[in-house]
Amino acid sequence: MSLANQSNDSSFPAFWEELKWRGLIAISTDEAELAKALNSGKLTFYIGFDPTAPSLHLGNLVQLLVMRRLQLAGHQPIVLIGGSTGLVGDPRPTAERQLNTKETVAEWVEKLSKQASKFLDFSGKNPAMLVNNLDWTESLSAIDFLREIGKNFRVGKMLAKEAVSARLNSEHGISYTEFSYQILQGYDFLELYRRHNCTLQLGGSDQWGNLTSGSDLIHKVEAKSVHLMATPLITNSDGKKFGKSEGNAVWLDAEHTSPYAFYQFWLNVEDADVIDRLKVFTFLSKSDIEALAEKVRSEPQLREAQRALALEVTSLVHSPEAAQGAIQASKALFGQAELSELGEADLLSSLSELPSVKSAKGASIAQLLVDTGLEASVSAARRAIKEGGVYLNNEKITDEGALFDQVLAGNCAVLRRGKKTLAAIYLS
RNA sequence: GGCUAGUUACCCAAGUGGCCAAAGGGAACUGACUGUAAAUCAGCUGGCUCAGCCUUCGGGGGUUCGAAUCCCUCACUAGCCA
Repeated sequence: MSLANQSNDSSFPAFWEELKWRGLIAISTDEAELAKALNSGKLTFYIGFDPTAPSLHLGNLVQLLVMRRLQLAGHQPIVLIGGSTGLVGDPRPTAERQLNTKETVAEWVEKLSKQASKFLDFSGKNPAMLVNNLDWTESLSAIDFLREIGKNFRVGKMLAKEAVSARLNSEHGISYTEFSYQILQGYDFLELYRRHNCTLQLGGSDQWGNLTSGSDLIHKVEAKSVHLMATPLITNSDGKKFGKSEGNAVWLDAEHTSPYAFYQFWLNVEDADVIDRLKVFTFLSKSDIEALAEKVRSEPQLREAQRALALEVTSLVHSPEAAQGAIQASKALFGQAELSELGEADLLSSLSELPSVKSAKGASIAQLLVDTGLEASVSAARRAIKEGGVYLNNEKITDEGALFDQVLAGNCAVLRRGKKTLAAIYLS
């Protein structure tokens, strides 16, 4: 799915209606005003991403796709990477963040910038822009910050923000550093308003307090009302947070979550959630999605909606080629075919999607489970074998001390933990 | 600055000198069933050269044959006082 092929659904009377239908608006400033602004003319808007990890994840993808939809509707996106806010830390409801070093944050800024840029068009009439808030905060002295910006913030209001009050009410408390975060984010919006006439900030609904911090500041300093819009936190039908696979975040970077694993993640979305996911994470039209919804009702076991979702999102985030690779690998590795009957070429291309390790015959299976990342420790690996959950080339391993002794065509082997966690071993 | 309470494994939380690698719950993982589902049931969850050994109960030091448990100290958190 290249940028050129993406479009909003023209069957909606107005762009705003599509956003609502896709469930992308959890909360916003005056809806009528915002709808009017989005349905007519061009406005400049931004979303901030803090470098808290070397890759963006699915939660960020929601934002990136909303950005892209707004761009397709003719608006101009600014991607803000939080080089300075990432140094301070957005207060989490649970506990204080561990500060990362400046070098690490700078490195992550680079990675996230590159990653986020893939989803937007940097050419044309309303090209995207990429900014780093370190550009306007780094040179700011503490005194200037307190005099020029801090003066506009009332502590009472800051304390009332949910992110802060939650922490004050917890036994962890909050540091002055994280308490100040909302001021920095508010200042970003003001700066972007001044530099680029940016009049809309988007974010996740958990960011609402930080979003309002910016609009309040602009209102105070510039006597101008700006817009805010927050996307809902995506949750599964069972109420759990969406975007975790085996307890780990699903990353957009292929190094952290392979295209195969990424595809599998989407393929495994529950029936109850799949239509909502299609609305949020794909550019499929309303009529296409409604047709898939009907399929979920009539023939849930075929999982056509899940297949469409997995194909679309994997193509979008990685590439159509990567998606096809993941589909092929899924077919080959999920039981339809006997592994031993697979041709060498099919087998090797399927395995290329999996985490892999080189090994010689005679290595212990338990150790290979660890080396491939299928298990966290040798103890855990032994446990998995004892529980009957480990397979080499689809044959159950029963002995905890079993050795690697059997390869398929192409001198490779398939190691499996449980039903669907796979890795490749290549004979060295 | 003072006083009081607290810091236990992924999370919550019990344990107050040996029976503690540490109850219970949640969550994850594995198995059966199934649609590579959901629900349900069962198992399982520090590490290792695994009938044994090693490291863990905020950090460091000490008492003791023996400490998650007692003492000192440092850090952090909460509440109260100044």
